[in-house]
Amino acid sequence: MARASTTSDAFNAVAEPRRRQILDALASGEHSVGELVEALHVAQPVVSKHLKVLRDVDLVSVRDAGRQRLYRLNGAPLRTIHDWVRSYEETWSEAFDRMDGVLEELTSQEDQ
Amino acid sequence: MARASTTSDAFNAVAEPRRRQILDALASGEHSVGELVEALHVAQPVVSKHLKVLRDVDLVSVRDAGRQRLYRLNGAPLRTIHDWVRSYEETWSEAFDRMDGVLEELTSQEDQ
DNA sequence: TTGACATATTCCAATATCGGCATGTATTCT
DNA sequence: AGAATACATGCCGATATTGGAATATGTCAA
Repeated sequence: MARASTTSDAFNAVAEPRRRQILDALASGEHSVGELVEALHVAQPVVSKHLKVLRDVDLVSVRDAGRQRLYRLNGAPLRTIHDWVRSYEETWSEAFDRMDGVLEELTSQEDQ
Repeated sequence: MARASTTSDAFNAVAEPRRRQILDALASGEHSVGELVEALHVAQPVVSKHLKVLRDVDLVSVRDAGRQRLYRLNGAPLRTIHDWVRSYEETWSEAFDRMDGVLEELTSQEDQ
């Protein structure tokens, strides 16, 4: 028995480059599926499927407008990712690096 | 011919829950594979495989220490994710919400 | 050298994912 | 009503991913 971990969360949704492209496109505002198809230069079903994944994790919301469906970005679920990544910020941030330097200095003074 | 997009980047590496667990465990400092196995309660080959993925995207570094290998976190690649997600912060941030409110107010005054 | 220990790698089965294609469904237009 | 438009969904094939089991590799200890 092998088990693949199916995690349909924001992390997973955003791991796919095309889905990030879609979110990037929606950053400028509401867009129809057709507009996204044109922007991404891919087939329409491909876009619709990725939009479904984004809907499932609530990264986008839809609104019916005649025969088109207008998608709108909802960044809220990204906060989870933001918060998680941010807890590692000290690993790369220069500000934290400088603070580490100060701390080391203090520590070495303590040792004397 | 169908093509699955194999993107071995930080986004992808971090999309896997167990790999986030490993990074979380390494946040407390250097750890051996055995320690990670114990912490995650999974089989050793599983940990080794995930560590390989993390190595490939440079999220961890290794150091030989006798017959064990000590892994250390390297958060630098997370910066890419941080920066991308951060550009959406206005979508959820209360500070930005308040700013939007002010802008709307100004706009409505303009309209008069 | 032999054996125990720590980790990596390989092979395998189950399942997930992605794109292409065809089709279904709803809406508008004539 | 019938045709056209806009989008969603289902099916399929190719490939990717994951965990399990076995095995390979490397290191230390007796």
